[in-house]
Amino acid sequence: MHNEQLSDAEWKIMNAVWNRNPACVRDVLEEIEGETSWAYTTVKTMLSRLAEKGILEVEKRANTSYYRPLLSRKQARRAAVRSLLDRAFDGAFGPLMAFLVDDQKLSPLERERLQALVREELANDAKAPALSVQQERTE
Amino acid sequence: MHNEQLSDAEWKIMNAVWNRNPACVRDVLEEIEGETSWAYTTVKTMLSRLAEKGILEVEKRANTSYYRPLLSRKQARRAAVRSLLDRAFDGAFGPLMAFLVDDQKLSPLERERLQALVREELANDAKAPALSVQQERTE
DNA sequence: TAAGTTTTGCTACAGCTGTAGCAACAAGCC
DNA sequence: GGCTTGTTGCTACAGCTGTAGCAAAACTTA
Repeated sequence: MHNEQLSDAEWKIMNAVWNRNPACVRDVLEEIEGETSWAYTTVKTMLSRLAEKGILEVEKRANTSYYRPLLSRKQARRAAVRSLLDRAFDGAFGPLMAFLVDDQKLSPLERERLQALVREELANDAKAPALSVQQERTE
Repeated sequence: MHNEQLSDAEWKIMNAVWNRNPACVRDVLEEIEGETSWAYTTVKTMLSRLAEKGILEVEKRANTSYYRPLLSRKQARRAAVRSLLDRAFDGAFGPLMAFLVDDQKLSPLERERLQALVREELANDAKAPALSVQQERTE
């Protein structure tokens, strides 16, 4: 349904909207202040375009528009990961994992974290079947 | 040095060039045939632009240009992963791993593969120190 | 060496992206 | 009921992306 790939700037905006749900232009500006110094109108344009694309819905409360995600963070992440997989790793999961696991540029901390995480996951695994379906809101 | 983010089409081209190194337009066309049906000139334009950007170097042998990567597949992958991390996972490694490991949409096969892979990695780990530096060619 | 085949260099062009200005309108304050 | 301040809708515009055509140059082959 939502097959859109978010651009860099769109991710920034969407991250802000997911954090405050709903969000008006002012909210987004606050949320991303520090990371960027976009003009009010820039953010407004982005939000409108995202709404046009059907990624946000608009609700107007007394002259001010509030935007609400129609695409969950999880869905967006999934799409982004799939896209990375397809472009850069032959569409296969294994090579990505292999890359992540042995990329020398990961900090030792990251490696450790990964290992801990995976150890834990493997332990949990017996209890939590891989295929349970879970309903998902737009965060 | 090479901070370029490759676009979708650029990844297709680059994958072909990495596979045959060096590659001329004809080679790339062969390599990607099936995936796309780009015109000869389209591929030519892409290659030229990539060369302009300093991602490929050109060597001319009797009227035909051969392109050779100046950016390794590994470097490109690293950049792509970093970029995904930054856009979509707060720049942090943990959330990405967590996402990958428990995303319900992974096929059982992929989960299994991941688990096997990680098990193996963890086993190897004692022998292979995380910080060894390894020189890298442009594949 | 003329004709045919490839490759190149240049040009084009629509759509998307990042970035924002401006004028008009709404809402609250005094 | 104006003035001030925030918000909206429209417009703009340069640069990048995907896609390719075309003519000229280079190479091949008879």
